[in-house]
Amino acid sequence: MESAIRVLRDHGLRKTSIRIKVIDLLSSANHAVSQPDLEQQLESEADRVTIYRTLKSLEEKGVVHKILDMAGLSKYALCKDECTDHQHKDEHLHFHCQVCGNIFCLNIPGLPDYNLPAGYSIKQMHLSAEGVCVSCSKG
Amino acid sequence: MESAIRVLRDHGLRKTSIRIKVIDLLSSANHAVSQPDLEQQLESEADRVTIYRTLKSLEEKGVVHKILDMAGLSKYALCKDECTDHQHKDEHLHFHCQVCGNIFCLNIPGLPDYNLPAGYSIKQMHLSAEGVCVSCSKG
DNA sequence: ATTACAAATGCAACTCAGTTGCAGGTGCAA
DNA sequence: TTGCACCTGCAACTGAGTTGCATTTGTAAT
Ligand SMILES: [Zn+2]
Ligand SMILES: [Zn+2]
Ligand SMILES: [Zn+2]
Ligand SMILES: [Zn+2]
Repeated sequence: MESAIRVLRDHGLRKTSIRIKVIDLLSSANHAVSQPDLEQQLESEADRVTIYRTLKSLEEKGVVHKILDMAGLSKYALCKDECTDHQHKDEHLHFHCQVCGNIFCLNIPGLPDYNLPAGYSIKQMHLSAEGVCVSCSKG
Repeated sequence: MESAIRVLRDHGLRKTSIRIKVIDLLSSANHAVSQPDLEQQLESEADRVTIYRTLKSLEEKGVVHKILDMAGLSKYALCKDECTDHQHKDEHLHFHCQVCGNIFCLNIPGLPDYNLPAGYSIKQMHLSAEGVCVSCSKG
């Protein structure tokens, strides 16, 4: 994939073979992916610590965003909108499948405003859902 | 607090000194509490493993509900509505303070319906928010 | 092409939340 | 009071994520 190289250049990241492999794996998955997932798929092509640091760099530069699954495990998905350095603008819903455990990024119309008790100031809202995904419904 | 004993009886849990202490600590906090928090507050009054198992029992019987903080750490808060065995019905917003790190359970009017891509069936929705809490706004 | 430096990688060792197995202790109902 | 299921404490373990340091590699300037 040429696009991985373009993504790295556009976000001011050096082009390394591991970063390209990670971005390719993330873009070929239709769901969020964890470090252990990547470590297994990359077998002996990359050190486990390097994968952690790669994901951190990609997140900081706005290439991927982190989602916690129901067990607290960090999973990562490519940002669709053009996010930049520490300015993630991914306003979408994260769907957690109770069967396969996968997390899917789904588009939503837009979040409603909520009136909170005085004194609480909201910087960001997060909407998520639990249920059964398309693949698991068919099975 | 007598209420802790009543809570245990009402949810079919045996009355033990550690469970009473944990429930009292949770009810005196105005935010969600983690196992490490409890372990520190209980000092040498309870083994760390017992605290984990206590929280698990309380969650299973609908006394408390678990919330993950932004780092993936499990925190627990008392259920306000009357939840029962494995039937949590806490529909409220979890507010994560970016300053103190505390999580607050806040009431909300009710979640809107969302139209998702065909095939995804929703069992439960979760709404959360990040921002600055009351105490941290004043400071 | 060569050089030079910052940034990326690999390895080892570590931290810390959460789990499991088992022996001994406790709540509770009969 | 007795019995048994359930709870507790201890020890050992798992697995995600981090840190420090020496080595390698990407890139921009010469
Ligand atoms: Zn699924
Ligand atoms: Zn997403
Ligand atoms: Zn705060
Ligand atoms: Zn809550």
